[in-house]
Amino acid sequence: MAPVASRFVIDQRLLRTDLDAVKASLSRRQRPAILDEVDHAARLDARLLDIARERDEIRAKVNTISKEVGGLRRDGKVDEAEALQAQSKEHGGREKVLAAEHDEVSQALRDILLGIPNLPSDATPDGASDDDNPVVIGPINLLDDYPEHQRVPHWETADALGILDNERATKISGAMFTMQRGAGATLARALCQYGLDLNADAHEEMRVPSLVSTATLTATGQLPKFADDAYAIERDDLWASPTAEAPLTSIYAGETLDDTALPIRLMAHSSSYRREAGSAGRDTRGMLRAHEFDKVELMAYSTPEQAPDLLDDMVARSERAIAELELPYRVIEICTGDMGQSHHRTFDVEVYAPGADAWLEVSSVSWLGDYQARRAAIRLKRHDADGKPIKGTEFAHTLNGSALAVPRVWAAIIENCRNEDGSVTVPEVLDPYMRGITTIAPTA
RNA sequence: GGAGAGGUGCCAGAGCGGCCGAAUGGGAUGCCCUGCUAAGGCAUUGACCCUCCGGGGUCCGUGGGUUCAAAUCCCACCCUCUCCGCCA
Repeated sequence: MAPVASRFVIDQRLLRTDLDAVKASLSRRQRPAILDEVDHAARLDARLLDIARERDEIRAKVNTISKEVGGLRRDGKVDEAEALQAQSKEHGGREKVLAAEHDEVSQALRDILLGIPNLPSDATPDGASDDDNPVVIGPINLLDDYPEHQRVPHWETADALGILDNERATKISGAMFTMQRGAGATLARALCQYGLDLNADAHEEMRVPSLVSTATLTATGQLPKFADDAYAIERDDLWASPTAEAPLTSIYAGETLDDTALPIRLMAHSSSYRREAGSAGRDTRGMLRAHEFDKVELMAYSTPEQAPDLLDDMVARSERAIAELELPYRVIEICTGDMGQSHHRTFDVEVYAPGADAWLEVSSVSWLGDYQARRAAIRLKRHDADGKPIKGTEFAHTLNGSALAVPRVWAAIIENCRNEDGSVTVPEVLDPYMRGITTIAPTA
């Protein structure tokens, strides 16, 4: 199947029919520069329409004339045909100029539209930064006071237990790569299996490619704006996927989905690759931030009507993964000023790490509206009550979220489950995956 | 990586530079006929954009070119299949 060029971003028609509403909605993201871009886009869009109208008129003339020429030639009326041909050629010249202009303007418009973020949901709380993100669930399992033996950073504990060897990971690949060994590696793998098993009741397991095309990363919104955050393999025009969200969302790119088949719910365990440009030197110790990490991602394609319930369900699933590990956590909702470019509404699950004394983001669950579906050209075909297809299509909605991001949960377990003697008790729900290891103690 | 074949509508599959948005068959849907599930007849059956709602434009893998006119000719690229090579 040919790669699908992304053609749509936010609904271009809204720029014409309801520009003020678009600007009112986007102003809630509290970044004034966006509004200027919207205005610019609206101007270009209006110009584009004018050009297209004129170009189409000329094309209509050329089409008509060409048909006449064909008829005349068949009848052997060569002179008349040639006169018409000359006329058509003139039109052709003007058409070419207009077509070039159209291409130029539409490219410019596309470039701007690709950078304009999604409209926030009406339900998304207003706010300027992460300080304004309200806590909507919890804190749960949080102790009033943490004993000394839990106030140890996970990298110190892991080092003592011999389950983390970042020094050698650095030797192999460079700074900010991690390597778990022994029971640490087993624990990391166990978390993946646990995350998958927990959601297998509703989500189909996929094993997706780790290297993805430019079109794929553009569809989910990583490109063109955040190219510096991803690893590029230029020789082959591929990118190391920064999240399984990208390949999962492009599975149905360019396809039209029946509403009767929705929702489609998928999940994938994958490695994720991030350059962390701009974060060099931050969280360099332990497992909090790395260029490569594993996670289990949930993803859903839905109708607009199904999306809100699916969002709730996916947040509940992310929450449950942490709750059953008996880790302290809370769920926050992301406010308009802090929400990612593609997102319509977002919830984060955060786990408390007593050693680092910090809330760590371990999951982010988002409803994307039709933002990604437009970019990826994922259409929705509706059917009436009798099951007959309704003429025309619209765009599907997409949702995604991490069911379980390994490194930070791993770190939270090492810190929260540390015993006085320095060993770590593995949460019970991981028993089926730990090959009999219930406690991680020093091997020496 | 090398050699060959091919990419057309929901599927299969034809297509001479103009009468091709596209034959034909299948499928699906509707109606008719037939006293039952068989057979038959007729009709409908893609999407996108613009619209002064009359209509106009675009799409035959993708991008470019030639031409008054391109599914059809030329160039590049992508993808699929078969064989060989190489491998996990």
